[in-house]
Formats: sequence, structure tokens, C-alpha cells
Amino acid sequence: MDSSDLKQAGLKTTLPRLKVLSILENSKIRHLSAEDVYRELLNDETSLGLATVYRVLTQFEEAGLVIRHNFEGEKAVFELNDLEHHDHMICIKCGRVIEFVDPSIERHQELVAERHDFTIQDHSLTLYGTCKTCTPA
Amino acid sequence: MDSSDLKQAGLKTTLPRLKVLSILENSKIRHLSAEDVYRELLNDETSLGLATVYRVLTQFEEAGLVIRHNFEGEKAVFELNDLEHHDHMICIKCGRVIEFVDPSIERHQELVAERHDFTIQDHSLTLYGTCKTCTPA
DNA sequence: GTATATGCAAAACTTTTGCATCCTT
DNA sequence: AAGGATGCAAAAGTTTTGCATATAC
Repeated sequence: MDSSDLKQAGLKTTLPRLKVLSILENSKIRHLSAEDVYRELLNDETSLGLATVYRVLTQFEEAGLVIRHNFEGEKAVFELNDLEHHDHMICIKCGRVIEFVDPSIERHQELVAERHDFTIQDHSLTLYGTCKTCTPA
Repeated sequence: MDSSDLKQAGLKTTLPRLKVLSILENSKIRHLSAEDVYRELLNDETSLGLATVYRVLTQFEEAGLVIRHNFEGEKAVFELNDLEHHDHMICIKCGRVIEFVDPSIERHQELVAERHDFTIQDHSLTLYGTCKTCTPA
């Protein structure tokens, strides 16, 4: 992702937008809150206002560059929309986020929706529990 | 549900709690925000403070009497925990909430979790789209 | 040069908390 | 009588907005 993605989205290539994009691409942690992004930039010589970070992330979401998640109890987090669609497992002990795809689940969502004459536009599936490391043996 | 459910949950039988319980049981709409509950009580001779509604709903959640949902973009909503487990479809046009259960989906959640050595404690599956009435033909 | 973007501070909105008072047991 | 529950107002946390200034094209 680079400035051409911004242009395509109808967004001017500005330093704040490039910085946010770069954080999203290079951060070790894939799911970041607006404040996470803001804080990563604080060390930076020219940091951004938190309001700008929110505005940029919202524009990115509208442009389809990022996906916003509202996981339980947390503030909103954002991830780059650069992978195939996937759902999430979240470890309630260490916070780790595991991404997964399950075609059977996807298919059955469609089937159950059809059964109710419902047209799916989007869905959100999140499993909460403990990961390999955090599950007591 | 009545005062005995409160006692069992270790909660004193108070008027505010009974009122909230009664709203949850008798409201036409099943999924209510704290403010929805608060507003239904405003006409009432003795209404409750919003803070009390939040406290009561939180206690009910801890006691397992209600389930709290954080649907996308909305404030938290609460529903009585009096049905079997189920997931939700939400019409993004009319706000209607349809409850459903799909054993295949449940099963495949377990399978995919196992594959990742993940132990599910809870999950949240919500389909967003348009219902029968709101889907353009 | 013009339109759009940003920064800052203030506002908005949801939810929680402190504390004095009241109610249930 | 004692402990827990409530109301009110204030605080906290997250996200949005108004407006003057700065920046991209």
C-alpha cells in the first residue's frame, strides 16, 4: 500500500495519512486502536493529533483500506484490509488475536440467512477463549 | 423470572430490580439498551436513575440473568437470558433482530478452534444485512 | 489559488463512580 | 440495626466536531 492507494480512494497524499498507513503496515501487532497508532507516532519528530488519527482511520475504513472491529469490551481496533476475509479468535488471557477462515461456517451462514429471507452484507464472528499458551493443561 | 431469581443470584429484591426485570420480560423489543430501559420507566410514577439501570443490568449480567451484546456501532444492548444459546442477524435498514441457531456452525467453530489449540469460552456471531421486508426485490 | 486536511480544544456520548440517603432483611 | 441499594452529580473513557491555520495539487 502506498500513496497510489490513497489517490485511488480519493484521498490526498498527506503526511499524516502516509504515517498511519505505514504504522498499520509495519506494526508487529496487527489490530491497533486509534490510540495505539497515535502513541506509536509520539516518538516521531512530527506526531499527529489523536483527532487526526481518528479521522484518517475512519476515512480509510470508508475507502475500504482498513477494517474496524468492535471486539467485546475493548475500544475499536483497526486492521489493514490486505488479506482475504477472515474471522478472529481472541485470547482473553494474553490478548493474542488469531485469524482464521472456515469455508463451512461461511457456507452455513449463507444457508441460515436464506432460510430467514435475509441478505447478508457483512458478518462478524469472534471466538473468545484461551490460546495454546494460556490454556491450563 | 421473579424475585426468587434475584435471591438466587444473591441480589436483594428491590423495586428497581423488579422493574428492570419486568421491562426485559414484557417489552415488545427484546434487545434493549440501558437507556431504552430507563426511558420505558420515565412515564412510571417512580422512575429510576440511569446509573441505577446500568448497575442493575450489569449485576444481572454477572448473575447470568441477561446477556450483554455489543453490536457494531450501537451502544450495548441487553436481552433476557431465557432462551437457548443463539446468534443474531440484524437488519441494517429497520433494525430488526432475528435470532437463529445453526448446529453446523457451532460444530465447525469447535473444530476450527481445536485446529488452533484454542479453547472457546464464548463466541459472538452476528450477521448484518437486510431482512425480508427491507431487501429490494 | 482553492479546496481539502490538520491541530487543538471543546463537545458529545456512553458508562462508571463517590457519597449521602434510603430500603430490605 | 446493619449492610446493601439507590439517586444525583460528577468523572472517566472514547470518539466526534468547530474553527483557525496549514498543506496538497
